[in-house]
Amino acid sequence: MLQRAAKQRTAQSPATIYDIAALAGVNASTVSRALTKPGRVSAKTQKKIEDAAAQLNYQANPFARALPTGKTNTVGLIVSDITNPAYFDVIRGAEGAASARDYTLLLAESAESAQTELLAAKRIMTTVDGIILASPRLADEQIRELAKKKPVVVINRMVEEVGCVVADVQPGVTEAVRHLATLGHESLAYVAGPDRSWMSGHRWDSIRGRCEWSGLRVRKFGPGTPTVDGGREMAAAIRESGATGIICYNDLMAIGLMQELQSAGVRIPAEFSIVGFDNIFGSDFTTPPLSTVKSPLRETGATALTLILAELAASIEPGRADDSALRAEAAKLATELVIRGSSGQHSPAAL
Amino acid sequence: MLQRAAKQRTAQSPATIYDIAALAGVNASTVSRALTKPGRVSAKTQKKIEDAAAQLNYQANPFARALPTGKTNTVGLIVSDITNPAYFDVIRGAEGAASARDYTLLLAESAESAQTELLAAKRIMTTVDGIILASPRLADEQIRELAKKKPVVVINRMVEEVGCVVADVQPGVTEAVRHLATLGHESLAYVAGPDRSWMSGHRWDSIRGRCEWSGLRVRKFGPGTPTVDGGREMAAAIRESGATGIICYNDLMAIGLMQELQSAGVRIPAEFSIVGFDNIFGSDFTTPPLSTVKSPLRETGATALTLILAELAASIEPGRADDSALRAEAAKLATELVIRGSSGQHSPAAL
DNA sequence: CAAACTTTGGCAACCGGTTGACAAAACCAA
DNA sequence: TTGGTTTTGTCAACCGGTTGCCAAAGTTTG
Repeated sequence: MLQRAAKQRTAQSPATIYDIAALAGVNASTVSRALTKPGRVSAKTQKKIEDAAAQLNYQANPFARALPTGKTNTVGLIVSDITNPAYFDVIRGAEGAASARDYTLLLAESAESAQTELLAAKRIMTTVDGIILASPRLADEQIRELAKKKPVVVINRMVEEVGCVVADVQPGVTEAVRHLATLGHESLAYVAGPDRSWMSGHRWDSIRGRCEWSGLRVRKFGPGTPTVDGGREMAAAIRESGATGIICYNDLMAIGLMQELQSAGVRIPAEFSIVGFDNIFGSDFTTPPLSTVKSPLRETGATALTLILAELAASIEPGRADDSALRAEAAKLATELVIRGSSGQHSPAAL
Repeated sequence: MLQRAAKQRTAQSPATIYDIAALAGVNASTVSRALTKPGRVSAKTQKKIEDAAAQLNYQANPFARALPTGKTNTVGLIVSDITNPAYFDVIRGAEGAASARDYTLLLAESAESAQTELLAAKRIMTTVDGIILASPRLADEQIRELAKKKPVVVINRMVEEVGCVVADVQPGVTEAVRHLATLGHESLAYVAGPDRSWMSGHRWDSIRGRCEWSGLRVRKFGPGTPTVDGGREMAAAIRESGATGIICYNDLMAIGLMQELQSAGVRIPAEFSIVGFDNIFGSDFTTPPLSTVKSPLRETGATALTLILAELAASIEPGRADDSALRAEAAKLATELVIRGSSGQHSPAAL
C-alpha cells in the first residue's frame, strides 16, 4: 500500500500486459504470445496488440519475465581490479558485444582478493545468465563449482572443463625475445606479477621456453604487485641482477620499473631495454614510449561474451555443438610486439 | 519442461523458501519473515529456519523478491564513453560504494550519443532502483522525464529538479589561471570539448570569469572531440592564435594537443604552457608530465551512488529530508591544480 | 454441406518470493 | 481459572509475466 502510494507519487505505474489486453480486447496470454512468439497469433490481433502496446508505452517487466523463465538477459563481469587500465578494454569489448545483442553487463570487482571474488560471484550468480571472470584469483576447483550452476567463461587463464579466452602469447613473446636478442641483450629478466595470476606464470613459461630455445640466459624476479608501484619496487633487484633485457608481467609494472630506474639516473634504453605486456592506454605516453606485447583486450572481452551466449544457446538447444567455430575465433586472438622507444641497442659503454 | 530438465542437467535447482519451510517444519511465509523482518519471529523458530537455510545453501531469488517489492538492489550507471579513462575512477567509486552496501552496479555506455543514451536508460530503467548518468548528452527535459520514474543522479552537470554531483571547478580554475599568469602568459586559450557537454561550457564560463577578473585575454577554441585525437586537431589553430597559456577541456585533449605541438617542433613548456582537466591515469607519464586541474572523480562516483540511495530511502520514508548532509558532502568535492612539467616559465626568446 | 484439420485465443497454473488479515498459541495479571 | 494482551504462525492474494492444455473459430477437402 505504502509502496503503491509511493510508486504513484513518483510515477504512474508502468503498463502491463493486462493493460494492453484490456485495451486491445484480448486475453493477457494472447498479448504475451503476440509479443514473444512470432507467428503464434493472427496478423490482425498482432497489430491491435502492438498498437496498444505502443500507445501505452509498454515495456516488459524483466523480473516478471525472469521469474518463470530464469533468463535475465544479463551477463556478469568480474574483474580483479577496476583500477587496472588493461581491463578498460576488456570491459569495453564485453559491453559492446552485450548491448549489440540486447544484453546488459553487470560489473563487479574482486579487489585482487579470492574471497571477495567468490562473494561477488555468488551475489550476482542468481541475477545473471552467465559470468565472465577476468583474471580470476579463485582456485580452479572453485571456478568449476561456479560453472556447474551457470555458464562461466574465464579470461586470461586456462581452467579445464570451463570456457576460456586466452590470447596466444607465443607470437608476441617470440618477437619480444628475438627483438631483445637482436639488440644485443644476452641476459634477460622477467618481472613476475602475483603468484595467484595464472597469466603471469603462463607468460613466464613462454618466455623461458623461448629463451632456452635461443640460448639466452633469463631469470625471474618477483612475485610482485601488478601495479606501477609494484614495478618500482623491483628496480633495485633488476639493477643488481646483471640482466639488461627486461620483460615485465604487464605495462603498469614496466612503467613503474622504468620510472624508478630513470629517477636513479639509469638511461633507457641504452642501459636497459624494457618491454611490457598489454599495450594499455598511456603506455605510449612515457618517455621513452613503452615497447610492449600487445594483447587484443577488447576482442578478448567481446569473445568471452560471445562464448557465454553460445553456451547459453547450447544448453537450451543441446544439438548444435558449434564450439569449434568459437574456438577458432578465440584462436585468432594473437599477441604481437609493439616496438617503441623503451627497447633499443644495448650500449652501456656510451655512458 | 525442457527448461526444467536443462536446469537439472547443469545444476540442482536452488533451494526456495518452501524447501526451507518443509525442512524446518513451518510455513513458507514464516520463513520469509524470519529472513527479512528481524524480530517478527520467535528466536527459536528463527534459529531453526536459519539452520535449515544454511544447510540448503539458500540464496533468495532476486527476481521473485523484486517482483512484488519493485526493489532490485541494483543501480545503473551510464557513461558517455567507456574508453575515456576519466570515467574509470567514477565507475570505481560508484562500484565501491555500491558493493559496500550490498548493491550491484549495472554498467552501460552511450557512445557519446543522446539517442543511444536514452535507449540504454530505458532498457535498464526497469531493472534498477536508480540511475546515475555520467556526463549525459540528453536534454534537461529528457533527464527530468527519466527522473519522474526512478531516482536519477547526474554527474558533471547541473539539471534542475534532479540530483547532481558536480565538483566545484572554481578553486582549481582560479589556481590554474593564476598559475599561468604568474608564468608570464598574457593571452590564454580554452580548448573546448563537445557542445553537448555541459561541463565543457561550465569550465569555460569559470575560466573566462577568472580571466576577466585578472585582466587576462582569453579565447575559446572548439568545440572538439574530447579525445587525444580531438586535441591533436586543435594544435594548428592554437599555434596560430597567439595564445600561449592553454587550458584544455580534459586531459585527453591536452595530451593530444601537446603531442601534436611537440611533433611540430614546439617546445613545451617554453613556448606554450598546457593545463588539462581531470588528472586521469597516465597524465603524469607524458613528457613533460601534464599539469592538470584534478577532479575528485572517484569521490564523485561514490557520492552519486550515495545520493541515489538517499533518494530511495527518502521515497520510502518521506519524513527525513537529510539532503542537506549530502549536499554538504557533495560540496566538499573541490578541484585543485596539480602542477607538473607541461606548464612553466614563458620563454619563447630562449629559442 | 459435413467431416477433418488447422489456427487462434482463453483459461488457469506456475515461477518464488512478500504481506495484510486473521486465528491460534503463549503469556500475563488479577 | 478467567479474561485480556501480545506474540507467533498460517492462509491466501498478489507482483507480471509464460505456457500447456483445450475449445472455439476458421479453413480445407471430399
